[in-house]
Amino acid sequence: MYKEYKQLNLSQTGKEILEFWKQNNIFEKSISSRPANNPYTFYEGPPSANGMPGIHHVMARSIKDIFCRYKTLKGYQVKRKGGWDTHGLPIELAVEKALGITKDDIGKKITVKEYNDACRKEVMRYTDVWNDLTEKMGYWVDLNDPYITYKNEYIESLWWILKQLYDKDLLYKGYTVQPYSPKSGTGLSSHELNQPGTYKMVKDTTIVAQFKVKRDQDSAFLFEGVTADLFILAWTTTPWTLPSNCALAVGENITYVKVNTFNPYTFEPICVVLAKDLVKKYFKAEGESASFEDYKGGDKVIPWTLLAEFKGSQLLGIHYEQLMPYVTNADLEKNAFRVIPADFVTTEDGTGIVHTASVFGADDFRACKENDVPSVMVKDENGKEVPLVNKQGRFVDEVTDFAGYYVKEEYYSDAERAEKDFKPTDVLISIKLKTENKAFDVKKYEHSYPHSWRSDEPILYYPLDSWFIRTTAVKDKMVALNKTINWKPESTGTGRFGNWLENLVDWNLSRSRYWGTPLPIWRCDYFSKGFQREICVGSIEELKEKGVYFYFDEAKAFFQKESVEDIIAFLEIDNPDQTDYLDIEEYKMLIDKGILELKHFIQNCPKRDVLVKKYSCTIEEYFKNEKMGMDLHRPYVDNIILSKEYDGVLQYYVREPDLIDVWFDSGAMPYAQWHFPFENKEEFKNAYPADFIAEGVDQTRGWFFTLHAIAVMLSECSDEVKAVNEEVGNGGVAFKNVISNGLVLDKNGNKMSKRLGNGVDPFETIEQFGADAPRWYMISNASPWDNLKFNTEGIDEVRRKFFGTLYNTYSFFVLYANIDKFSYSEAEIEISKRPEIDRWIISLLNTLTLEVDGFYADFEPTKAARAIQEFVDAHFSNWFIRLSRRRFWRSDNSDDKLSAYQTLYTCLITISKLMSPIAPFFADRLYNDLNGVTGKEEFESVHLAYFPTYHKELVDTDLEERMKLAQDVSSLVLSLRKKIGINVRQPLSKILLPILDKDFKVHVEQVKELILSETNIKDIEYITDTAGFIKKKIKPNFKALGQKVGKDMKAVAEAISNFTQEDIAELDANGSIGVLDNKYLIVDTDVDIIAEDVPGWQVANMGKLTVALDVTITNELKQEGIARELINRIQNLRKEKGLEVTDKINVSISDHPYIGEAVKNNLSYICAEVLAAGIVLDSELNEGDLVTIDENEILIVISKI
RNA sequence: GGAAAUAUAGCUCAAUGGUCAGAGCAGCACCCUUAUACGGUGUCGGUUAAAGGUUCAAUCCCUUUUAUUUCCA
Repeated sequence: MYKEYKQLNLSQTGKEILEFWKQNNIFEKSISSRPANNPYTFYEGPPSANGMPGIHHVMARSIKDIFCRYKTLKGYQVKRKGGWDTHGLPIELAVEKALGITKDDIGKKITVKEYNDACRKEVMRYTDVWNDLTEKMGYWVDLNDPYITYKNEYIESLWWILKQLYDKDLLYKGYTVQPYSPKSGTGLSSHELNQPGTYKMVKDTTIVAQFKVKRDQDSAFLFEGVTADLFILAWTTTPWTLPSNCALAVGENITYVKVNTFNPYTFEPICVVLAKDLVKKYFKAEGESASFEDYKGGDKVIPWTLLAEFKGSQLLGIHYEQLMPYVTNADLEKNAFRVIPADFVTTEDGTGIVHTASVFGADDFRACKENDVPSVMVKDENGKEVPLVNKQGRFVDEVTDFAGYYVKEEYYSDAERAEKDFKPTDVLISIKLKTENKAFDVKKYEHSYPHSWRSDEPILYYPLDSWFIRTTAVKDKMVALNKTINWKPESTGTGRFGNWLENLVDWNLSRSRYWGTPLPIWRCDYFSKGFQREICVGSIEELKEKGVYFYFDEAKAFFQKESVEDIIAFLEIDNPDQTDYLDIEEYKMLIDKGILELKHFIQNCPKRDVLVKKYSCTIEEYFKNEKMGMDLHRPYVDNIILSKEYDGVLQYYVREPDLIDVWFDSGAMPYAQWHFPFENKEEFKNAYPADFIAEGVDQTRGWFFTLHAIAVMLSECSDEVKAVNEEVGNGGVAFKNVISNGLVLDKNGNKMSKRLGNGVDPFETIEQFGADAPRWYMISNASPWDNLKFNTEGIDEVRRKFFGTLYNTYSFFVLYANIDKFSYSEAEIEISKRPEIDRWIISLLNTLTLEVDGFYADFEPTKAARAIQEFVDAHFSNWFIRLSRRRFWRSDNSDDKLSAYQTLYTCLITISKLMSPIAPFFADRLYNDLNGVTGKEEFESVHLAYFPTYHKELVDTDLEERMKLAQDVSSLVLSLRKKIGINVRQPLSKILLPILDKDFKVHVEQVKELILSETNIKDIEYITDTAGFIKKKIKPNFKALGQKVGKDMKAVAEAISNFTQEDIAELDANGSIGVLDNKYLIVDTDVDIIAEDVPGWQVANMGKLTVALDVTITNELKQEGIARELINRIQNLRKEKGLEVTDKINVSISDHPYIGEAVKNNLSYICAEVLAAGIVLDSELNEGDLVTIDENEILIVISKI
């Protein structure tokens, strides 16, 4: 017996199927049942488990799940290793919030160890919730053995990768301009800059400076008609950056002008260049007409006159004299102090020309780099290049006039600022420039400027050390390989991602945080030349071998406690000199201040060897002593020092304190998830590269990028990876196909956010609807890469329309299959021997199979879902089953009935497979409810079955066409019935079909019976136009005509539309007719001719199809109509009284003249329809149910026999 | 500021270089059904965001603009 259900309950179904999967390990079997040598690789982008999952995760994971399940159906072994992203800022911030601390407190109020322990706990906080969702939504991913990015093994793989890059010089330390707080001596992250209260209004001294143009070939055109010195004007709100000026930036499309005037401070005649739009800002209108000859220094109105205008692009390359020539060199003279283009230049403020100091602005830095402009730098005592402002925020000595001056007023103490003669540096610079004829305009200007939220003083944009990955070195390969990746949608790959690759800059890897993968680089700064100053550690083994754990705190405590003499003795210094004492003294002082760094401690200590020896142990010993496992995180790794012998002397290396960007963690997952290359080399090879990945479009420059970048770089610089690539035939990508899905918005198109409270709880949704309906809704509603406006009503619609319909088709099948004990045990009836309608639905089913297969293969799940939905609803349920119902009622066991069962069953089981990737629960229920009874297939679950095979030979397009014809004719007839008000129960004698081509009649004849029964018509007649009374309509076929007549289309179309019935007849007869005085010969393929009307008949048209209906109702037809009405009433009563469809009945009805005769004349028909043994016409009947037929009331009594 | 996507009926989405731009939902009216208010028939609803251009012909191709969203500065 097939299972019967009272009603569709997707939520319940979901729970039961979930339990079934668990009990029977269906997921495991879906992998183990597929051959290992036929892998399909999917990479799970690791979610971070420190936040609750939202409904958008259901979307993203449904997409992943669909293709994994699909590929399983296609026979691939699809392993899906889960993963967790466990490092990074969000976790640190969550911990800081929970503990009520800030980043500054780490290492003070709380130790790094305690802090990182808290992070480790925090990061897996919602794991259970995530696992629960994963399970409930039916996302199959291996949660038992996930990769976790904070594990030692994972980090070791990262280190290995970094070493590969390092060895090929793709990892380097360089500069980047970052917000920097001189007082706290640290950089600020962009997140810190986004804290409220950071931006404050301040009044700064601003200068429009005059940059004197050098006269040479490039600038010659500018000097035309110029008699005075020629200057370019540039504005700055940070005068202290002027000594570092190295370029002037213009907008290439901005219009600039040349103006003759006088300097307002020196009164010298000058000619200046600035943006045309800003002229009125600096020059008074009355000055334009003022006389140059009459001008005297100090006059309020300064004369000026416009000389010429030109585009920014013309100014490019022009050299000017350095404004404040404190520091220069040959390189600067040649390549700096010139005009460069920049896209950030506007004419909103200033002069439309931007003073550019490469080291003090991120935009400046980038613009200078792009244009190969060197920076104005000096060498410090270590020979290292540093900017003109030091880390305390003071000018260096080379800036002689201002050496040691703080660049920002706020950095001075209050006392200093209160002194009478105190002047801010910006003002001093202004004064100097004014006297040198270099300042055009000096003003106070109020604007908002970021402040450090720690110390409340203005920040500097300052170049800081950072570690970079030289991604630019492999840019071309990354661009080229990107073109081999199949992006869905394509535009994300070519546009968003492609453009990003085209403008690639080196990857800034450094993060000054605590909870993350430590940068495995140890440095020794002791010698400056001729010495290998860095060690990049590529494995734990290497670390243990070269490194020792140094008990820094204990050593400090010792130095603190003991006297200098004792320490000298401890260090076994036999003949201490004065510096040794001083060094130890300094240590003690620095320890007191709490600022002694390990680096300094080790590298400057006399007799370092002794110190290290006495206060260190092997790494293994350390962790053993601590009674804990090895941990590569801070703070442990910070206290590991490496040593290497050089010329017989041991040198010590201290780790660079940076962590690496968490994106590197996830981008390295193809390797690190397997602990490659230390373990699992086979697993890695079998799962590289990914065939398919999917994440949100916001990952384009995140995970998608880091995966790609790391893969391409390793394909260049790792022999192991190269070998694998060669073996698996990979050009160097990490993934071959990628879907970047859009966002899930609320139903009004707003972003879901906690603040607005418009988020949708995935658990509630699944509890209410099960997982299938939301999944189907999200997939079928819009393509994954479009944003989805999530509306719960939409889920309900999907439930009713799609799942409801499908459920009903199953219920229908079960209702009769259980009665007839159909279990598919009979031999298969050959398809060719089945009736027209069976062959038709089988044909469509095969077409559908092919289509859906193609859509899945093409990563178009939406099209797949829509095709399935359309098939189920329009064809399967509302045509095939609707028209086949009577075949199941028949009591005999004919071949026709068997054929109907077999066909229906095949459709259902096939649908269950086709839909299973998207709606895994319902599909499995459907499959097992059917297959569990018939045992036709040996699979326990639809997810272990194989994708249906497409049988080309079963597709009959002719048949599909004529069934379409039947549907259209039926639709037209029903439409006509509606129009004239004759309902379907009233039989009518015939319809009339005009024949327009030869095949038409043959086609209709084959589906004639279906049309007749569907529309309750007795016969179809055909007429040809030879009868002459069909009115025809002719329409031009524009596509065909377009090529032929071109520009004359309008006239030709007009002529054709004006054809008379005779013209049409002539065209029909001759096959052609001339138009526009026979300029063109119109043949029958140039036009569409339809029969528009049959005079005297009720006529309806649809495209080329025309149907005429005979509305005459004879007495006989009327009686049959009454009989049908009666049948309908009796059937309703049967249902009302809860009779089974197989119950036989006796019927008595009151003898009414209107009804009686109709009953007598159609007695056997009525009895057969309602399963009545007989019908008694009883004029005495005074009880029973009152029914109305055509306003005649009668009583009916039915009784079960 | 840059890049990308989207814009079609009240809502969610289709379609096409060709002359009636379609479905579904929602609303209204009627109808059918021993699988099911599932559906059917009709009705209501559109300057295909705006403006230009290419073309015999543009909702579709091109340009500009506007709006929304995302990513990056």
